[in-house]
Amino acid sequence: MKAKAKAARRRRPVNLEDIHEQRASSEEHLVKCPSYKDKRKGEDEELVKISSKKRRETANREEHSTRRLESNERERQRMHKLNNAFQALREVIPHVRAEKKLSKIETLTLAKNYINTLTATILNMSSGCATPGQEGSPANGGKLFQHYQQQHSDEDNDGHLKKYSTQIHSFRKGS
DNA sequence: TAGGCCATCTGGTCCT
DNA sequence: AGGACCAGATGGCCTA
Repeated sequence: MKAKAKAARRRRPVNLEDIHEQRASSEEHLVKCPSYKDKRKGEDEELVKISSKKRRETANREEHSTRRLESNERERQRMHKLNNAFQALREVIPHVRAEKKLSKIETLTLAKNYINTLTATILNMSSGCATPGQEGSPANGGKLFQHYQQQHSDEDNDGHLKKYSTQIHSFRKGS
């Protein structure tokens, strides 16, 4: 199924424009239907009788509702930004299933292990190739390596690569 | 049909 | 005070 069609079927968010549209169409209806307008006139006279407290409550409700809609809109934008970031992450992680989108949890898990794999590779290279006095010398590489070892004392370097490739394949299997 | 994934709404809390 | 962030609830879509 096309993503666009799928997205169109999702719940349509309610926003301020919808509310304004509803209110506008309601006013339009009053203009188009005079008899209904007369009826409303009677109701309006009744409304004058209600206490100022009730009117304030109504105003507060409307204000609250407006603020809620504004917050909802901001929350949607925030989630869209988050999803864009997920998409950007998906695009830089090498994985097997190009035809099916990685889920969020898969993306995070693969990313974590991909980073571990790259880190381990860099550390291997820097400790094996650098010569004393050069940038990235064993002195620097050694500190990096110690720091890395402290954080990953329970796993070896090959372990990361195995874990990463196993996960790629298990995700493919799971699909 | 159940379970997974996702988008949205909502109220609470934190931060500026 | 108002916006950002978070987590729980809800409901829609998809797949096995």
